[in-house]
Amino acid sequence: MKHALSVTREANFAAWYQQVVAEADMAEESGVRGCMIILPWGYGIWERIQRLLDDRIKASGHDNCYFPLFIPLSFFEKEAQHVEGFAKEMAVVTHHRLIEKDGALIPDPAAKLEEPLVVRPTSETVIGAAFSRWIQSWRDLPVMINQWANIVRWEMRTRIFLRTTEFLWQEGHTAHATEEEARHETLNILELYRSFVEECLALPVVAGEKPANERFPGAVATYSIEAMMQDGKALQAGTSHFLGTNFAKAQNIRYQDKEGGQQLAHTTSWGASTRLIGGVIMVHGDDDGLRVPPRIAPYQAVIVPILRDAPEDEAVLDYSRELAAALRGLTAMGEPVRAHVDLSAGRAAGKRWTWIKKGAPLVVEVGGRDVAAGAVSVIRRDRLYAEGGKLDSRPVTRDAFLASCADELADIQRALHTEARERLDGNIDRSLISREALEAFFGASATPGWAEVPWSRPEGAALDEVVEWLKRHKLTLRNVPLDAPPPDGLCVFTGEPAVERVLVSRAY
RNA sequence: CGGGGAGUAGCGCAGCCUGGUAGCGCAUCUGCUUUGGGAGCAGAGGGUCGCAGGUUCGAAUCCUGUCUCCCCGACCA
Repeated sequence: MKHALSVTREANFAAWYQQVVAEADMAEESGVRGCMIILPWGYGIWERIQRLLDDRIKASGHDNCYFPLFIPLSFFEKEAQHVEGFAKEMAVVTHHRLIEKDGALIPDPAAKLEEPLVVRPTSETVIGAAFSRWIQSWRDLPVMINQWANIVRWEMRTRIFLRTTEFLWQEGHTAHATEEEARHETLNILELYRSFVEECLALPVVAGEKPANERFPGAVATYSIEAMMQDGKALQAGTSHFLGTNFAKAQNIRYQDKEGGQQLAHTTSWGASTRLIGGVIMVHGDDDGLRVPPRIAPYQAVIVPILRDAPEDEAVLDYSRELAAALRGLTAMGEPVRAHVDLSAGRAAGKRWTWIKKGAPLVVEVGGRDVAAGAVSVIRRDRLYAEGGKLDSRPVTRDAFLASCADELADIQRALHTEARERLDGNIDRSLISREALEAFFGASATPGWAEVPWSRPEGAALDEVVEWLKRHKLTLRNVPLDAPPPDGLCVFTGEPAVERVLVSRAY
């Protein structure tokens, strides 16, 4: 069977990923280290993610706002662990003017900033400073806000969508009167992320708490959702942090309670980024390119008119436009169907493969024969090939297609999720009981999947030793699944009685 | 940030070792023939060889520096 891409997942997963990004017109390099140009198809997917996630964030009681891109350097000095975590990767603005010298532009020494400004690597500090002013009384709580923003982290090694110097995300920040309420918020958001990526991105994930070594700098507890890529590696797809009173202490976020006493607020923060797009590619992509889940597809049905430079072309175009209008009048998964007629120059066969590689859920071909017969030819992206390896372009009457389209889109959404869910469930081994068994498991194949093992929740030096050992084997602790069965026996790493179970895997 | 590889037309590459007027395929443009599984033929256009220095009569080619990308580490959403 001939596929649209020249590299298969099996042959070279990393090269395949990059080819999908390029061939599906998702993004391209910009010439600036680690920074990408997100192209219309990739950005359209991000806009769908934004809209669906934003609706849920708002529905759960949060309001959007916007904080500055620049954060005074001194803001980071207030929380020791936080600055330690981010110091190595911060972009810093030190001047506000350039002058010409020897034909080159250089920062004007006379225009040096009094205090350097950091390009935000995350906004806890600047939002905390605002919280400190906003929050005076128990009546001011809770504060629950979110912002959509760009972030800069000067990572050593970048990978398009997965780890870029600049990325787009939403970051939620809340402050609460009690620890209990803040912990509830942290877990509510974790569940919001879990249901969002499962329902909208069709990404099955495991939600759980991060071990201490993987905590966000300054957090008391960090939770994540972890998705399994087709090469068996884990991708952290969203995080939710309970910050306790760490940031409240550092930034003086206090309120007067009903009894007149001064109390520290309990804060949370949580984020999900354009990395999700990388996850969609690596979970749903195949050897013909991307497969976009219908709920986040910029176009769900793309109509490709088959034109022959003949007078009857006009009838094909009219038929196509009318079909698109009819599709837009339908409702699929609670929203109007997003239909598009590809009127670009080019041959039908080329357009067909363009949309297959981009992963449009339905590609609808309309030619003169279809117009005459009142029919269309439908390609479902999740089932490209029929028995025998032929492209499955299914002729169906126009009316039957309109009648089934909404259900079909929902079915594609479901099918992609089911396929990914089966892969995740089928590739978590829960039987390993020793370090040797772990070594054997992860050494056995190129795509071993994950292991869920008994865990005694070591801390300090004992945890460091485990992390060191894992690092030598290119392994990481992902999270302690919230819904894992109770542990039995001894911790695989420490030999002490297990108190919970932890996921171990290779990771992005 | 360390080790390795790479940067030549929109894309993919050859040329470099051994310095002497820039090549190939795809794509693009024009024409004709085609047209429901990525069309064929003919012709044409398009590149200060990543950037900056240096060596030389002469540099894509040799030397130095630098930027960007890919792979492997260390770092991380």
